Amino acid sequence: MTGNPLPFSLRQLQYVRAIAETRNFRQAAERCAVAQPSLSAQLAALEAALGVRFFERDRRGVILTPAGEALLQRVNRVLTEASELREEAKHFRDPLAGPFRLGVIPTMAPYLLPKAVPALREAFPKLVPQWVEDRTATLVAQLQQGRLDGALLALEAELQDLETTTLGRDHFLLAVPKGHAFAKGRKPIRIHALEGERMLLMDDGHCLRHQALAACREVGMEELEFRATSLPTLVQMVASGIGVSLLPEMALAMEAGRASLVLRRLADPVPYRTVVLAWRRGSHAAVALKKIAKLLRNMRHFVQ
Amino acid sequence: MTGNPLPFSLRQLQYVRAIAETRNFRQAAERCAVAQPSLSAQLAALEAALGVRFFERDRRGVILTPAGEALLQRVNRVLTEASELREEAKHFRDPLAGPFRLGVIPTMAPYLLPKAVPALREAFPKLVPQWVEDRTATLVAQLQQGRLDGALLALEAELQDLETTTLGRDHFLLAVPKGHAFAKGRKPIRIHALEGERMLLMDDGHCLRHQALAACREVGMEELEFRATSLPTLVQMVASGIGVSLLPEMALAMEAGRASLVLRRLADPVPYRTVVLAWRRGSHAAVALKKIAKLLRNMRHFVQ
DNA sequence: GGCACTTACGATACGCGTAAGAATC
DNA sequence: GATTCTTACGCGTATCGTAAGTGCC
Repeated sequence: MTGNPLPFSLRQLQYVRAIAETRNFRQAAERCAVAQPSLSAQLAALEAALGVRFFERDRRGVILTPAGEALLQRVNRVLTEASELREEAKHFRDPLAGPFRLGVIPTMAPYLLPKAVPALREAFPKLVPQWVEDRTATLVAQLQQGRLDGALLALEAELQDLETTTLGRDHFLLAVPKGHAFAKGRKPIRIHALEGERMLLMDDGHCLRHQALAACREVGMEELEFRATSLPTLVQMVASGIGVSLLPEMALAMEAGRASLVLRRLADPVPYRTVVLAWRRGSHAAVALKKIAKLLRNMRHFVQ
Repeated sequence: MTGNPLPFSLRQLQYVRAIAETRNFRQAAERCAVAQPSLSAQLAALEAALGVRFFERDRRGVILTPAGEALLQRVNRVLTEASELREEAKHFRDPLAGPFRLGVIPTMAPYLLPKAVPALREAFPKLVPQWVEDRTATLVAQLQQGRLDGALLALEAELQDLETTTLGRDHFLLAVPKGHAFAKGRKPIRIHALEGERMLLMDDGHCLRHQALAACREVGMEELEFRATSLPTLVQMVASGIGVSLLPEMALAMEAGRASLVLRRLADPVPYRTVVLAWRRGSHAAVALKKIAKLLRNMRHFVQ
């Protein structure tokens, strides 16, 4: 607001508090670990600066003036706030402590978070992750603006000049409804075999959409009008027999249980997305994020 | 409490606030009226002291870290409290402003305060008098302890080494019930004429008791068992015909109206009490008290 | 080259401690 | 004389400003 320097120091306020509590300059000086004349001088300076006398000094001892009594309340409040500032700062010294804003794309969130959140809580109990689920472009923008500390993304997206560390590869599986031609058999299926299939894809803006399209770019397929905004919905559509789709492997554990859904492995070259943890170049959070990445890699949601 | 010096200064906190608000070191430095490198240095020192980075500095500009965002709240609270301390101190710079603890003895309070309180409010509107009514000895002790700034007393009491300024003399009148032998006539009555009268006095500890006794010390009188704890009560007793009493003149205006009471002047040497304003020697309040005394003298409650 | 922040460095000022002084008991 | 606060004075360091450096547009 004003920018004008305040006419007193925190040290001076500490002296006032010590004198008020001990009612004795010598003891107050001892408590503050300064020579008693230094304390006297600082009190004099403070009283001169404020134009107010805090104490009466006479033979009977040290007496608070009415002004001193009233201002002492304020002095204590300043010192209390300052002390709490110092204490709160301690909590932030540990990079793996305090609030930590993490983004995650919708095609990973439902599969990673159920395991990642408890794991993080156990490994870094002082960390308070605040998860934000949004599309890649939004997360990248928020990282750049400093509104996120890190984000779980798929590398194939445009990550501008973010720094990243790779968590692993997430292979794509073919998801078909029960009764579909591909629903029988165990051998990996070649991408080109999908020629002519009706493909279900994520909505625009979801990187998984582009990755799936890229994986099939040489295959002539029909894209259905429906575009899913969440992967579980997409899976549901496949199970309903509306079409087929590519599903990331990390979804397997959760989605494979559906009665009317069949998941088939794809033949080499198996398409995949690279899961990374990304952050703004030079972010203070880099240290913490690398440790978080290490933890997430050990969870083995995907191929290293 | 701790006495340990805080690892940062108010100035540094101001810099943080300025940077946070301007998001620009140069503008922040300008607002704080320092060279920009000085501000950089102080921020670096603060961040080192707290072990916490407040801002990310990069080409895109200045971004608050999560720690910085959280701690900024505290920073602002410290600065707000400090600023209010400075402002409140201003109110105490004027000796005739702020709370002012004033004692008054019970035999003056009901007669002086009804006029003195409004007069003080008008003359010194910023003064906030806090009146305490108690006996002389209690008030003197409280003055010595610094729990009172001044007190209205009668000089004839033992005022130890208090400083005083005289407000005036308060002559004693003779109060008798209607129908009493002295109730008729206009000439001043000689003290010795009271020989044999039944005298009503204040309770022990009230200086007026001792003053009345002193005035009559050569006169043989009967003291009644009843001892009043307030002057209006004493007057009421006199009016009831129980006995006679000496009444200070300042009570005249209020008490003379009673139908069954007659007040007679006393002959020379008229006994009196000296009304003073007293304060602890060397009290910061002396200046203000002298001005208050001047005001009270001008109210002409008593002979100068 | 211009802008923004950091680094380097010398000057000043502030807070400190020691020592002596003043007042009180 | 002991205790307590104030005054005097010299010292070290923190803070400041100027100027040069670095990185980015």
